[in-house]
Amino acid sequence: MIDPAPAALTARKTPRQSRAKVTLDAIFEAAIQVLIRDGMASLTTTRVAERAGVSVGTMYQYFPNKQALIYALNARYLEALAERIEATCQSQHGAAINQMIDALIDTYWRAKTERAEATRALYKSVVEMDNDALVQRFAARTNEATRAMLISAPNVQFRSPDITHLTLVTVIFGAVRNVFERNLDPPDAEALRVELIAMCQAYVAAARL
Amino acid sequence: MIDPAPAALTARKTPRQSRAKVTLDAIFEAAIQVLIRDGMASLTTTRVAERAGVSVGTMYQYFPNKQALIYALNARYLEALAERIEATCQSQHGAAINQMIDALIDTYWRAKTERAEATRALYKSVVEMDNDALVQRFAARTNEATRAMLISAPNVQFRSPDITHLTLVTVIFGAVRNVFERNLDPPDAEALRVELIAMCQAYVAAARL
DNA sequence: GAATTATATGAAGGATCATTCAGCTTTTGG
DNA sequence: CCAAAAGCTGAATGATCCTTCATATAATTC
Repeated sequence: MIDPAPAALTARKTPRQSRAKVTLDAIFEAAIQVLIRDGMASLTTTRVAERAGVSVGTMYQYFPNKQALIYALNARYLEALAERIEATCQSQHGAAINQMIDALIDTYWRAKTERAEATRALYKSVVEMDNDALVQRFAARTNEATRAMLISAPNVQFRSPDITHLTLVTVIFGAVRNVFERNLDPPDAEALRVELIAMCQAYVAAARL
Repeated sequence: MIDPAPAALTARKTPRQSRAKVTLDAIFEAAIQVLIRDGMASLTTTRVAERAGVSVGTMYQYFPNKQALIYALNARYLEALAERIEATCQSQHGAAINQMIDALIDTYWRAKTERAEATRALYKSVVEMDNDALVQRFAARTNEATRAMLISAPNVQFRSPDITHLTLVTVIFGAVRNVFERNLDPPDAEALRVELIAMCQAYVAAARL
């Protein structure tokens, strides 16, 4: 079901010397900054290279084409995000269900807030690249983790655990993303975060056997 | 707060003869089909014109540039969507709160489902075009309508109506969009629709004074 | 310190595409 | 039926920008 990274999009070579690692990081960071400032439409290889302080040729040593750069950028981001979510799920294993919900929302929310602009810019670039596979892989990982967490809750039997889990995940991720895309002002956003937690908790209370 | 359509993106002229109306519709439909088939990245003016069965020049009679075409396409779609939501809100004015929620989710869900592929393709193109203004206008309209509906519910007093309203709208729209972007298979999607309604209803029950 | 390997350069090639415009056809109004 | 208006055409223009590669420099190895 879930495809690995297509050959056309994989890195050309991995850096062996430390200066090359620095270069690669600079390229990634430059790409993010260009995305934030100008958006995907005006992200050109030259502009990224310029901002990174290297020449275009250097970029092409590591990526076979522009798409591969964006792909790697998103893979990197989603990897980090998935790890954070997995960590939260593991740390909440066996906790009270209400606390799980609180922690999950908190983690996802925090991850989005920390570099809100970068997050928005990156999200747009995934959509534009049409890279469902990347997102699907991310979804599968987090699904696994959140599911394992939820069914470990003590003293809770759900009528249909899978559906309840799917609902929670879809609502939480969808709502949080919506908040950031609509760019609500901080007080509203904060109020909404609290309400979202309340809502999910009200839901699980009603979904119990 | 909310900007009107930028001059650079407004239509060049409106069709006077009926054959021109046909042409314009063909162009819009062609654009949608190209978006579905090839995505925004490979949507070229020539390709759209070809598919519409007209020449490029014709397109430029109605739109000053490619962006304006995509802009108009999205404006059209969001206009229709907003109208449907407003109609639902008006028809549910004064109804029981649980029924309102049901109706609102139903309307939005149905709108997304009817031409799911087109909806997805269009959504991607808005994101890509960076046209927040368009989306903001849509959000403002639906906000107005849903708010008016909710506060008309009899026998319901909320602790903080504005926050409850904001939460409901954000969660519903966010979750539904998430379902379609994740492309869940129909049985899961249908189960989720039912659960989402239950969740919102559980929430309003808990948010009452 | 010489040979090998890794990294970096950036001008030039070449492909793609948005956009124009001079001329043509169809419709309309009188 | 005819003049004016509306609509349509598509080759040509020009700009943008991805990608290559011949060459140069730096690091590593032995």
